[in-house]
Amino acid sequence: MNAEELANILAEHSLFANCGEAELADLILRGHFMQYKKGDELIMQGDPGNSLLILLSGYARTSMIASNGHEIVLDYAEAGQVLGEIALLDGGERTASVTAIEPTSALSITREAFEEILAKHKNMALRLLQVMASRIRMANSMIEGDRAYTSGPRLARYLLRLSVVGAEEGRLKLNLSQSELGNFAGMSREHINRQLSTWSEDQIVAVENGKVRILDHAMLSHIAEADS
Amino acid sequence: MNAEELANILAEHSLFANCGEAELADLILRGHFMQYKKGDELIMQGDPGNSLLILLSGYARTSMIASNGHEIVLDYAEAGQVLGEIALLDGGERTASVTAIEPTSALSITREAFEEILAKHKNMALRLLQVMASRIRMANSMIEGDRAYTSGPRLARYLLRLSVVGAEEGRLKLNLSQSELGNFAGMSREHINRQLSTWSEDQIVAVENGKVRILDHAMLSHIAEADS
DNA sequence: TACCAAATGTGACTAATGTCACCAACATGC
DNA sequence: GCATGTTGGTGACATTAGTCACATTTGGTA
Repeated sequence: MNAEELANILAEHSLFANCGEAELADLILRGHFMQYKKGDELIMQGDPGNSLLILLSGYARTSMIASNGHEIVLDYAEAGQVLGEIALLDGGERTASVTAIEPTSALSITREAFEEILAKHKNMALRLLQVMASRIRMANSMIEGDRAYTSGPRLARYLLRLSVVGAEEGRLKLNLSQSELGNFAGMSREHINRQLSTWSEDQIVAVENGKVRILDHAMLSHIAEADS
Repeated sequence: MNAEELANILAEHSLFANCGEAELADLILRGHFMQYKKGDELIMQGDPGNSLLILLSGYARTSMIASNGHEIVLDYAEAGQVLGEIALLDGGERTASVTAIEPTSALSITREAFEEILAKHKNMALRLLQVMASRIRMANSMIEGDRAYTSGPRLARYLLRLSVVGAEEGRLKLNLSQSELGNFAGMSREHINRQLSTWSEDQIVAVENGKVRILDHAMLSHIAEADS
């Protein structure tokens, strides 16, 4: 893959959309192109964090294993997203793993390169601050959901979060197994199954060969806000 | 309060400890000094976020009200902490309120001033990035706690989080009512009460005139890591 | 195609924790 | 010093969702 192709991919996505050419060029020059198969770990929990990744293609799951063995899925990342910036910034261990859930490529940037780029291109820091602000918002909203809502509204929220914005027939961005949905929404696989069955009867979602499709987006949003 | 006093207060605390004099001077010059009584709201959920606060003295509670009325306490802030940076950065609404829980003073900085300072002092952005990284870590660890642990270990974690680092006799930084502890740890007041009673019998904590004191720090840490 | 592993569906049971309904203790202000 | 509001203590009960134990289906591949 050459520099021009990389520049195109980067420019397509949010964070780098309004980067100047010089910034893009620097990123590409200083970054390493990485490729991963489905199931590969791009970042491993517990490792020292000396690099940052920019996802170029594919999807990856950010998850942590709690000390009692529970797997908690924090997010699913798509092309254009920055990964692993926290440990890079504060010098601590990686708190979560990132796993490719399909063939994936990324640009890897070392701390030295990152610091140089940051110093050279002032807007970069501001953009990164904004990315992190939105991460904190997302995390707070997960906490809110976990604390204040019962499983129904919570699952509704996570389904909505996975739903494609253009809402082409209510399909989800990712095809998650029920166990994985459980790890994402914080409920047991069995409970996910029962909830989906109920909603299926009520025509709120459809479950076809394991794939969830949202039929009644409005109703699901309503459930997501429910008092109980 | 004059500039020199402000500079001293700022310099005492984490984020600004290694600020140059020029940076401190700019902050003070461009900031507004604010004072609040106990119970005043420094930041109100839902407002547009056009300023950032640096707490100079006192303690404040960051909390959000979920749409079903639940109050969720996200953090307690002390002098030196930056507040309200998220909405300032991404231009969105404030997602949480910040309330003084004792008489409190703060430096308020507008977006324009903040952007100027950021542009002028490069290290500022990096420091802020680090602050935000640690916020994300904290939020992730709350999610982990909520998801993976039962109420016992969770309460233990929150008590430890409130415990003074120098551990002078295990006193807590703040004297929270049991309801407030509940909002912080995500459990009902009654359940907090029962849990504290049990631990009190086992000499893990002492409850004296409503104030919690940690007697057996090691045991509490052990509970905080427990499997169930 | 036949097999195996993984994913799904479902009933019965259990554990954890919230809710409700009190009463007691304490502090505060008049 | 009394009235009142807030906080703390505790029992009984309801509810939610997890766990366990299977049967069933699906999908991939030898």
